Amino acid sequence: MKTKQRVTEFERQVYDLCSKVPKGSVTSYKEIAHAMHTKAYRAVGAALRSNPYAPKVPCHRVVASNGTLGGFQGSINPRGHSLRKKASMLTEEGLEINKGRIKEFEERLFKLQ
DNA sequence: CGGTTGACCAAGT
DNA sequence: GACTTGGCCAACC
Repeated sequence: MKTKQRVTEFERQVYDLCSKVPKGSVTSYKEIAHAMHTKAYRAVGAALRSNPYAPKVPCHRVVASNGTLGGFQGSINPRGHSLRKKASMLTEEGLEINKGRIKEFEERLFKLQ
């Protein structure tokens, strides 16, 4: 398991923005990148991938920009794996998931900045 | 400093 | 709807 020992400023911004997403809303990798005035969507994902602030940062509220769940806990497997858990948590928070896809995604999307 | 990788994205086939 | 391609950018080796 890849544990982060030192985080960069870039990653810190990512974690900070994630923690600002309220329960019942979600944000996307793209939105986070956009909020930081960069196009490094992938770097955002990479940052969450090693998420050293596990409980502190609700990384399950970050999904792909097309409304699908993206990845979770090291995997990006679309069919029942860790993604299932991510979906469950989001459901618990009041969101509606339909076949791995957020229902009314754009309305539930928390707009940063 | 160059090349590879990645929880991405959009457009094309 | 599934798969491929090109592009983006930071972290890592």
